Amino acid sequence: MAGKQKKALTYTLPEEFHVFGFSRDLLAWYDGQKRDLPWRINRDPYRIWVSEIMLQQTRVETVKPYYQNFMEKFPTVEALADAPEEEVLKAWEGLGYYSRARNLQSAAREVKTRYGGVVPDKPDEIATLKGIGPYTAGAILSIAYEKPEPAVDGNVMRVFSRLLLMTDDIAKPATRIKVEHLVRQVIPEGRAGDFNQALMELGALVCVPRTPQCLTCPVFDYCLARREGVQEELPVKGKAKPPRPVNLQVAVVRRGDRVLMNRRPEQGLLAGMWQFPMVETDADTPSVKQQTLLDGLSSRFGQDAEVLEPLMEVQHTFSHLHWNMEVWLCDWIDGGELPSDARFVTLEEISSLALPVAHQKIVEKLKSDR
DNA sequence: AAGCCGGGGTT
DNA sequence: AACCCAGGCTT
Repeated sequence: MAGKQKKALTYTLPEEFHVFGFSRDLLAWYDGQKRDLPWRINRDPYRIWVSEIMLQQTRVETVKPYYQNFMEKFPTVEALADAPEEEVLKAWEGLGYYSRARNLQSAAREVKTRYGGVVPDKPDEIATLKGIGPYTAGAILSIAYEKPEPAVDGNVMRVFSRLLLMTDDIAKPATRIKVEHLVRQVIPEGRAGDFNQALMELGALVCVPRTPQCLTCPVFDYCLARREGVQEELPVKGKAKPPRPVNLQVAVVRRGDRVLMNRRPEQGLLAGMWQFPMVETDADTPSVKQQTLLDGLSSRFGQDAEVLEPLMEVQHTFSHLHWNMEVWLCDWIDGGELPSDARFVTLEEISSLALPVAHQKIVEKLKSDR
C-alpha cells in the first residue's frame, strides 16, 4: 500500500501569486458586476441545488425559463419528492441530459426520508446524493452553507489555467483534482460562496474561452498567462471524438385522428421519453427501408401498417451520436393489444408527453400539415 | 481513463 | 464547422 504518494503537497501556488490581493480584487469586482440571477435571490439550499443541476453543461440564459417554471411547479424538496416522475420529466423537456431530472427527484426523495427534508450540509452526506458530484457538492456547500469547499467547473478550470499558466489537459480528471487543491488554498474566510461564484462569473463574462477580455479583467495584474501573452493558447484541452452516425427509419402511424407513440426504456439515451416508433437500419434502398420499418412495427408492437409516403427528413446531433432520421407517413391496417409502453394518442395529448427535440420537430410538421 | 448522456449558443 | 457550456455516472 506504500505505492501511492500524497500528491496534495505538490499542488502549491506560485511564489509570485498574491493570494490576498487576488481574492480581494476579484470579490470587489463580483460585488459590483454580478448578474441578477433568479437563484441568487436567497440562499435556500433547495433553490441553489436545483439551479446547480440545471446549470450542469447548460448556459445560464437557457436555464432561466426552465428554472422559473420548475420552481413554480416544485417549490420545495417535498413537492419534488411527491411529484409524478412524468411531470418532472416534462418540466425538463428540451433541457437535455434527462438523467439529471431523474436523479434530482430520486435525491429529493432521499433528502425527504433520510434527512427530514433538509439538504445535508456535510460533504460526505451530500456527495452520496444522486446527481451530485464534486462540483455540485462544492457549489451547494459553499453557496448555501458558506462551507470553504471548492466548486471547480469548466469556468474555474479555464480561469486557473490562465491565471497560473497551467498547461495540464483540463479534459483529464487529475487536472480538476489539482485545481480543487489550488482553489482550496485561495478561498477567503467567510466568503466561500461568493468567491466560487466570482470565479465562475469571471469565466463567463471576462475570461471567456476564445478571446478573453483581459483589458477589463479585475485580476489582470495577477494573471501569469497574460504576463506572457499566451492567454489565448490556454487552457489546453484534448479533442473530443466526432459523433457516430446512426441511420433511423421513423414511422408516423395514423389511425383516425391518433398516431402511434412509444416510450423509450428506463435506462440509456433519452430514458423514459416518448417518441415515434423507429428502427435503425443501414439499408440504402427505399423499399428495404420501408420493409424494415413495417417489420419492426409488427414485431415490436403487433401492429400492421402500410407506408403512404415519405414525410420528412430530420437530422439531430448529440454529443456522441448523429441521427439521420427518415420519417414515413403510414396508415394503420390492423393490430392487437399494444404493449404497455405504446399508445395511440392525439396531437393534443402529445403535448403532455415528454419528447426529445428530434421528435418534436416531427410533431411541428404534423401540426403544420393539418 | 474513456465512453455515455442533450441541446443550443458563439465564433 | 468547431468549440463549449456553473458535469455526473458507468464501465
